[in-house]
Amino acid sequence: METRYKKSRQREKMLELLRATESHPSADWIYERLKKDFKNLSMGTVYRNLGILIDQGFVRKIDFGSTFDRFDANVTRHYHFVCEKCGAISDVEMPFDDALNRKAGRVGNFEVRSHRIEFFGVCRKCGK
Amino acid sequence: METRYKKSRQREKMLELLRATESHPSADWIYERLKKDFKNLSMGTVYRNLGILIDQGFVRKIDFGSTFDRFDANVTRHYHFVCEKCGAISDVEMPFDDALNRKAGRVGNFEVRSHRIEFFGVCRKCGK
DNA sequence: AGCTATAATGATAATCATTCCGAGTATTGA
DNA sequence: TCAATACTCGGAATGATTATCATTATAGCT
Ligand SMILES: [Mn+2]
Ligand SMILES: [Mn+2]
Ligand SMILES: [Zn+2]
Ligand SMILES: [Zn+2]
Repeated sequence: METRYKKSRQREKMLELLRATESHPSADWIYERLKKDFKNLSMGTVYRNLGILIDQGFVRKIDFGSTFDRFDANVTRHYHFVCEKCGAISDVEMPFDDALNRKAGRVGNFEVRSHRIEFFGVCRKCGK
Repeated sequence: METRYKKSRQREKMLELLRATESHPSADWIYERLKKDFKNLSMGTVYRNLGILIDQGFVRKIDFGSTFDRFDANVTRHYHFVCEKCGAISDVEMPFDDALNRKAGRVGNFEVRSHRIEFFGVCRKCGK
């Protein structure tokens, strides 16, 4: 019952775009860029392929800090910083704390498998 | 130019509901409960008052782990656990790490003002 | 208690991101 | 070359949230 993916030029270009940026772009950003290569591109194609790339483990979805989702081709475990003024998201070069899951699990009625940390504040550009 | 709020029975009851639960409810949950007391209640009223309660510092918005927002009348700084199976959100009884903001700020081009941690896994109930 | 100013309400329309659908197209493997 | 089926575009549908507006409730006066 498992789905076998066929390759698509749209999806290949999408991954290429995502890997070339640090900006954690939105679906709309990707759509606008990709439209330069595929003038009849559809939004549905962008979302469908984002879903596939996530399923393949090449991309992660970022669903905080905004009203719309953003996407990240850096699939190593890392934390994020969100600028409260301009909305920019950047990676935080800080060691990932593996021990944290155990610490949280010890105090609660649940089995912790992963965690996420988001820092909020003002980026260099907005801080002037 | 500042807005002065008048009290409303709907908003008072909403805060009461939110303070009486640990479940981090959605706007819809609040709407259904509140409708028992106000049979002509409108969804707009729920959202408007949630906004006001947030503005007043009595409520926090939780915008991760789901397609819809959830709300928390526990405004002390604390971390959350999200069950990946049933979507339940619970507080994590773990000391808040004040030093973390500084640690993150040291490595990046930004001024960190706050942070958030979400743990993901399986809750006791879903874990069987 | 009346009067005035204005915040809050409920009904409904609008918005926005995302998902779904269906008829035609591209990719794959034999 | 051919059949199977994943992928495409375009548009419609969905779902959460926000905006609008005529009416109502609240608060501070006199
Ligand atoms: Mn990242
Ligand atoms: Mn909480
Ligand atoms: Zn900024
Ligand atoms: Zn659960």
